Amino acid sequence: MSKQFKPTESELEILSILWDKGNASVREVHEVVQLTKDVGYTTTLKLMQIMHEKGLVSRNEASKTHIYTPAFEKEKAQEQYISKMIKTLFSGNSAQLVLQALGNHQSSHEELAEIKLLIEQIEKRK
Amino acid sequence: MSKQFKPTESELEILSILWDKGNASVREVHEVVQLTKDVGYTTTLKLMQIMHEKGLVSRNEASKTHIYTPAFEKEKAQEQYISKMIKTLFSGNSAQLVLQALGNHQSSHEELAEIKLLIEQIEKRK
DNA sequence: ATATTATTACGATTAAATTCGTATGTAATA
DNA sequence: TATTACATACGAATTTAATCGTAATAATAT
Repeated sequence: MSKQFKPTESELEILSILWDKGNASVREVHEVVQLTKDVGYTTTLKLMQIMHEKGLVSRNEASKTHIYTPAFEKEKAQEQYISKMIKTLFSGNSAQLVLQALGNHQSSHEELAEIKLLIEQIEKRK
Repeated sequence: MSKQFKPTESELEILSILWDKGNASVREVHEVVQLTKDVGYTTTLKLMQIMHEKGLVSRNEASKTHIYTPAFEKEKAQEQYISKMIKTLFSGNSAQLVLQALGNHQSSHEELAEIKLLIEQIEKRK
C-alpha cells in the first residue's frame, strides 16, 4: 500500500488551493484562505511550514519567497476520501454513493452521457 | 438551512456503528471500536457522553445500562459529506466524483442498472 | 545609505479532541 | 450480608491542531 497521508481540515483547504493553482507562495494561498476564514498571515505560513515538514507539500526556496507545490496528486486524495466515505458512511456500497451524488447534485447532459458510457464499458468487461 | 452537525473523526466512527445497529449500549459500541482501535472502555463512554451533550445522539436511561440512538439520519450525514467533498476535492463537479467512484469500486450488475435507470429519469425530467 | 515593506523562522499560547483513572452506585451472586 | 461485576459520572492529563506575536533577514524604494 502506498504511503498514507492524512491532512487536517485546514491542511486540506490549503492543498485544494494549491491543486487549483499548481503552485503558489504563502501570500497567494493566504489571499484565497482569507476569502472564507479570518486568520492572520502567519497562521497560514505556519500551517504551510508544518505541511512541508510532514511532506504534504514540497517547496522551492530559490527566491526569498518560497513557492509551494502539493506533494501528491489530487486524484490520490479523491480516491482516499471516496474509499473512506464508502466504508464508513455507505457500508461498503459504492453504488449507493453514486445514487446519492446523482440524485442531489446537478450534472449536465454531457456529464450524464459520459457516466452512462462508463457503465456500459464496465458491463462489457464482465 | 437545517442545523449543522460536525462530528469529529471518533464521533463519526461511533455514529456509524450506531447506524448499523440501530441503537446500542456503550459496551456494545466499544466492542466494535476495539476491533480497530486499542482504547479503554471509559474513553468510548466519555465520547458517547459528549456526543449526548452535543445532541449527536439521544439516550434511553430507563435501565442502568443506557441505550444510545443516533439523533439524525445516516442519509443526512451522507449528503453533507458528499457535498463537502464535491466542493473541496472536485471543484464542484459532481459527475467527476461519480466517475471516480464507479471506476475504482466494484458494483454489481443490478446496481449499475439502477444507476442507469436514475440517469434516464433525470434526463427525461429536463 | 536609510527607511519601508515583505518574508521566513520560531516559540508560545490557546483551543479542541482524545484518553484514562478513580469514585460511586446498582444489580447479581456467593 | 458481603463480594464481585458492571455501569455511569467526572475531573484531569495528554495529545493534536490552530493561532498569533515577535525577531531576524532580505529586497525595494526614497
